[in-house]
Amino acid sequence: MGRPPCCDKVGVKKGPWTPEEDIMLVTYVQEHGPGNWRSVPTNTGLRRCSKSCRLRWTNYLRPGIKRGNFTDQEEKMIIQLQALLGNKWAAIASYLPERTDNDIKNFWNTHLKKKLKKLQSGSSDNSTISSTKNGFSSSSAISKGQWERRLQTDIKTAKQALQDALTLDGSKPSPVLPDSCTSPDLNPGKPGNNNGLSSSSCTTYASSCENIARLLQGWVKTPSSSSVKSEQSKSSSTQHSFYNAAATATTPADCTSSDETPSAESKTGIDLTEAFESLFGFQSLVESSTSSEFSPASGSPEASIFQDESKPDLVGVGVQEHQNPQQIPPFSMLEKWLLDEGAIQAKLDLANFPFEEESASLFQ
DNA sequence: AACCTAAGCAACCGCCGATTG
DNA sequence: GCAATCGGCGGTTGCTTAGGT
Repeated sequence: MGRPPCCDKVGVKKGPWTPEEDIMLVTYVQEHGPGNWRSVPTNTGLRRCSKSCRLRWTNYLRPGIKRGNFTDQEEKMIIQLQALLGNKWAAIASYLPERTDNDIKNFWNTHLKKKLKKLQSGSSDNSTISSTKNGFSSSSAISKGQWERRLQTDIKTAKQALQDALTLDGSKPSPVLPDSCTSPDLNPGKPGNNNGLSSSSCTTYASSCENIARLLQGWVKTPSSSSVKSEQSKSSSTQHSFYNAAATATTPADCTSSDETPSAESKTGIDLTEAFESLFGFQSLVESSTSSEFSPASGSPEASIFQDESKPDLVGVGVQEHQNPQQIPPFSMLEKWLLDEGAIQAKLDLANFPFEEESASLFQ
């Protein structure tokens, strides 16, 4: 026989999450770490499916998530990557550490698709986004070639590095991980890897409370509407309010708690972040959330944890598992190049050139 | 002010590969 | 080895809000 069911489908709550549920979930994850989702509903008392819990954590509560408007750079990166990878949102999201695949998918479906359509139907000449697989020309073989060659080289290097790393590692789950704030769960999808996970003393999840605080910020902000609505409607307005609040931040720096906390305080009269800080006993909140640049590999251990947690793979390009912090992820070479701010302009230039679908074959 | 429509987002659904008993 | 479940992913739906008439 197989494993027992994670949760009975009867009595499972659906619909928008309430702040109370969020708090329960964050508290649980803070104590036990992400993963082993099937035990979450039973251990927390949440009447949610394990899948729902995972999704909620991954898409909203996980620290380091940036919400709101996509920057031009992000937009172009998405366009590039979508042209290369297709609708592999998880893979694309791995290059945008602060964005979730769901967010990127929504953004693509609601904004970029339309934008591309418009541009294609309008002027297909000098558009900066004419590089999708739907609208390429053959005028820029050089740049495309450069792009492909570079990708190929990076992928080869990454694969080699991965092999080396695995050889050195002895293909054993790393028991030598630093005790705190070093990814305890590099493979979150595998419950077995979470065994022995002891992150309760780690402040890794600290910025979860920041996320919750932001959620509550919107929630507190809209008491009048919520008071007359059902719980679900209330929660829904919460999420939208939260989004609207966060949408004002268009750069990573804008998403830092140092920027948002005062805002929350000024609007609600309550320092919610502080409240959560005391609630969970979190520390170093500001530091934990200000490292939200495009540099997951070089960021804080926390950043790497949460990147690994939800963006574990890049279509087999060579994401490592069980590495220690000194062993830079092999695929970060490719990633670094893609995310290297110094090269952003060059990449944006590349975005102006068409790609052919064959590029996608590089990843297969 | 009321109604209608479109846009945007959060969450769910279903499938697939991996894992476990 | 088999069957059942888990976790992850992409597609889709449904609800809320904003904008227009």
